[in-house]
Amino acid sequence: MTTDDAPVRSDLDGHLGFLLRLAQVDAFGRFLTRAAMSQGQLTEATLLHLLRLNPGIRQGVLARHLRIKRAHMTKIVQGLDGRRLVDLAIPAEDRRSVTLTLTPTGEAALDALWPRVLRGEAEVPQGLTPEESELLRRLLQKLMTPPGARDQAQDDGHEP
Amino acid sequence: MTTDDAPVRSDLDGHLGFLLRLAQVDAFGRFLTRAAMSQGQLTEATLLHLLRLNPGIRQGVLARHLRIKRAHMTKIVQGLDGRRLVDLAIPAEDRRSVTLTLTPTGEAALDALWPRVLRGEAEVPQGLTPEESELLRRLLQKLMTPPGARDQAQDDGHEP
DNA sequence: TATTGTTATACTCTATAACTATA
DNA sequence: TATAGTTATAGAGTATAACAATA
Repeated sequence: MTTDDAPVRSDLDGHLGFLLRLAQVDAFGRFLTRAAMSQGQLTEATLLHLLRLNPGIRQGVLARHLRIKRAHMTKIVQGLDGRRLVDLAIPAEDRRSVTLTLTPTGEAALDALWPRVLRGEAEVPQGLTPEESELLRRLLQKLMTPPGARDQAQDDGHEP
Repeated sequence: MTTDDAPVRSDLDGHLGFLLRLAQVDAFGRFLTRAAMSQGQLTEATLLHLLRLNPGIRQGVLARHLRIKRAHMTKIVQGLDGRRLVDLAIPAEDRRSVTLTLTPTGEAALDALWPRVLRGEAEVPQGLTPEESELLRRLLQKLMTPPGARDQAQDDGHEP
């Protein structure tokens, strides 16, 4: 009954990029199964969580932080706004931008979702000791491009 | 000119799942930029590479190995077949299955693509020493669900 | 001129489910 | 009954590019 599969000759796990991707897909699947939520719900929960920590943050700042494209962020925010989970405001200092704040409804939605996120999260370090898990965290953080060095590759690149 | 961004209060990098995802997206972007290829080309190159290592492999086995859904794999294979990069065959032992083999055209395509993949791959361990990179590889491998333990969560779940 | 956000399009990948043909 | 692959549809995310309002 187990799909044990013929062995596959592969050198891909010798490549950090492939391995990183496979491990992420693998862990992500475990996460969502355990949390019993869809990818969309997770994105939403994450956004609400960060809004609680950063009330009044600009949506573009949030997008860059989460590596979400601006165009996509617009649609996500429209969805949250349509369900009255966030309040939008246009700050006087820069009237091009949009700032976001949780509504009480948004707070409640977050309170309902976040425990499931934590449950899914607990499933991720499967097979690792706490020490290994911590070490992995440190290495991944070191792998990430520091904010500030990250600009052009992220969005746009206009040439009219 | 650098989008240096207001700092974002966040505890997400304390969660291995989030961090894994962000690091993967980050590294993947660097990979694709350096390799100068699209995500689709990378998927294709990876498939062709594994076909060279495993001539005559069944497409479903390949799909599970790469965490690609069966339905999606069908479309990818149709694309490769349409461009004559692979040959499809139905083995007598199990006439439900489809086995794949590289054509000479497929070999040539792989030879053209693979060096770019390696160039992208070299960009991934940015900021890590070779020792840290190797350690990260070992931890990620340990994090992955071993083949054999991975079945139901991967596909289907029928209840007619 | 550059930046913030919006709109729109196309493509990739995921998630399901129903279907066929084999086993 | 279960498995391998196919088809079809919906949702999520990416990649682009053009646009308006503002800086």
